[in-house]
Amino acid sequence: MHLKGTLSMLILQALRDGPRHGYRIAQDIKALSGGELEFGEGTLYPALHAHENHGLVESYETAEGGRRRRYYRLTESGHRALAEERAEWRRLVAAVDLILGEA
Amino acid sequence: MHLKGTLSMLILQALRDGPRHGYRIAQDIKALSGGELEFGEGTLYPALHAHENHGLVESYETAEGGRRRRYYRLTESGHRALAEERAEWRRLVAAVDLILGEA
DNA sequence: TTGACATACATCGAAACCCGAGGTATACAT
DNA sequence: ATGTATACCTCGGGTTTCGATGTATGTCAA
Repeated sequence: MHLKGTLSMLILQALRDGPRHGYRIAQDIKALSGGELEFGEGTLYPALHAHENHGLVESYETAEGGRRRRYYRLTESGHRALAEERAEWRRLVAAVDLILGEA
Repeated sequence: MHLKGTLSMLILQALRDGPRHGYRIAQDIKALSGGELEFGEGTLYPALHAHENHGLVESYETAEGGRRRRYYRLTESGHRALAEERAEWRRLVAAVDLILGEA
């Protein structure tokens, strides 16, 4: 697995259609990518907490069936950051394709 | 600049059409990408030396007009590594596009 | 001829990013 | 009772990248 710095963007994107808890975010990304994009919890949670520290996501705790879950939700700032990261990603891919001769 | 782990592949690709010296590799990548892919020498040389340590490139020194230059050349192993990294990059882009809904 | 700028090599420390291992706890099925 | 999946988290370390710094030569204009 080489996420190549896309993890931050992937997490924001996963939250675009509504709040999710951490474990679920990782599951969704894995499923949507056909198993290609997979990462452990030692990767997930620190990234999520960093997003929260930067004000890109907010979280709240629930107890569903006695099991604690922390849900994350995109902030306005997070929506903007996602748009920027997507644009930057597109620019990178286009530039790399030029080098690889696949433009 | 966010090379997102593509630097290794970009360097190998730049050497595909024949030996180049370090400074020239960086220039070529910058020019070919329309200025998008740019990185400093503190990024370039360590990456080049790592490739050499891993046997992906070989180097030899020349003196052109009294100025010393170290040329790098792809090894067989380097050609294989490039093919693998290109394939992996394509898989990553495809997977990320699935997540972003741009497939 | 002096100074600025590009070329060309390199190392160092720090920051950022990512991973694997480990720890805790609950729910559910066997 | 044991295992498996869910769900949270931290910690240490490895890799990647960046910025600053150092050295030296070639070229061109003031």
